[in-house]
Amino acid sequence: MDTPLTDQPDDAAPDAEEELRAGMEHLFFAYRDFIAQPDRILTEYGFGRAHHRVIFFVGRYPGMAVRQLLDILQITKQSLSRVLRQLIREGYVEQRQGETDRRQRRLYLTRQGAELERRLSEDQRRRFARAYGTAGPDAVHGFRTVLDLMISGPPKGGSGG
Amino acid sequence: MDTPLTDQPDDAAPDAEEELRAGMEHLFFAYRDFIAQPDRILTEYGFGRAHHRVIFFVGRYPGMAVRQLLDILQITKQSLSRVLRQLIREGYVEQRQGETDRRQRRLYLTRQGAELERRLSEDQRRRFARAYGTAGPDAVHGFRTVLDLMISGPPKGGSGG
DNA sequence: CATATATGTCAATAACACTGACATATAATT
DNA sequence: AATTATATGTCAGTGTTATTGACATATATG
Repeated sequence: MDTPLTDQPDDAAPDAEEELRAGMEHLFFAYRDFIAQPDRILTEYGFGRAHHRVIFFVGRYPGMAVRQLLDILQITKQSLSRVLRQLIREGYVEQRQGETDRRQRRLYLTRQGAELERRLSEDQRRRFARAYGTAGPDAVHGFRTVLDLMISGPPKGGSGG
Repeated sequence: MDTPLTDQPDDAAPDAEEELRAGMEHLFFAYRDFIAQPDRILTEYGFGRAHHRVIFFVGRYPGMAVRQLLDILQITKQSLSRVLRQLIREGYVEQRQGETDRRQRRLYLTRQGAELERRLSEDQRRRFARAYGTAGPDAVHGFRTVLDLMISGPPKGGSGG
C-alpha cells in the first residue's frame, strides 16, 4: 500500500467532509515525514525531538528568553529545563543575562549549536525547497495562507510583543 | 509576544532561506495547534495521541489490517500493540479475521469508537473548514499541492495497494 | 514592603516510543 | 510435505518527553 492512501475516494466527487479528512490525513503524513530525518540524527547525540525544537527556535530568534520559548513550545518549564540544561552543559546553547531585565536568561546558539542546527534542518530545508520549487509561487502562497489560518491566535491578550 | 513570531523579517525582502524557515516554523505551529484540543479530550479517557491516530485511521479506512496501520504510523508493533489492546478492551475498536487472508485481523470502529472519533476530530474539522473557507479554493489547492509534495514516497516498491 | 515575574530544581508519574526475544497461525514456495 | 515468509501477539527492559506539585532565588514593579 502506498503511503498517501487513496482507497475510498475514487468515483464520486469528494464531498466537503472527505476533503477535510484528506487534509487532516496529509497534514499528519507531512509532519511525520518532516521530522523523520532529524529524529535519526538526534539519536547520534543522545538528543530527542525536544532538543531540536529548542535549537530551531533559539537559532531563529537569538537572544530569546526562556519564557518566550515556553510560550512557543507550550510545555512546562520543568520539561524545558532538562532539555535546556543538557544543551547548555554540552555546549550547544549559551545563556547571557538580559540587559534591561536581569532576571532573564537570554538564549543563543554556540558555533557548535549552529552547526548542529544546520545539520538537523538540512533535510527539512531541502524538502521545503523542493516542494516550493515544484509547486510554484501561487501554490506556496496558498499553502502559507491556509497554514497561517490554522494557527490559533494568542491565548489571552498577549504581552504586547 | 504573538504566537507566529515576526521579529526579524521586516524591512528587507525575505530571502529564500528565510521563506523556508518561516514555512518550517509555521508548520510546527499549525501542527501544535492542530493536536492541542484532541489531546485535552483524550486525557478524559486515559488515552493519548497514539490512540487518536489509531482511531482516526481505522475510522477513515475501515477493515484496515494491523500491518497497514503499522506502515502508516511508522511505529513498532510493540508500541501499537499496547494502544490497540486498550482500544479493543474498552470497546472502541473491534477486530475481525480477514476473509482472504485469515492471518489478518481487520480493524473496525465500534459505534462507541465512531462517536469518540467524531468528538476528537470536531475541533480539527472546524479548524480546517474555517481555514479552507477563508482562504478560498485556489489557496486550498496550493496548500494540498505543497503538502503532498512534502510527503515522502513509499520506502520500497510497495505491495501494490 | 508586598507582590508579581523569570528562572531553576527536586520528586513522582504517565504516555509513548524503542530493542530484543520468542510464540502461534497461516500463506506461499520449493 | 517441508521450508520459508508473513501477520500478529506478547513479555521484559529502557529512554525521551511530557505532566503535576512543591519550593527556592533573583529581580522588577507596585
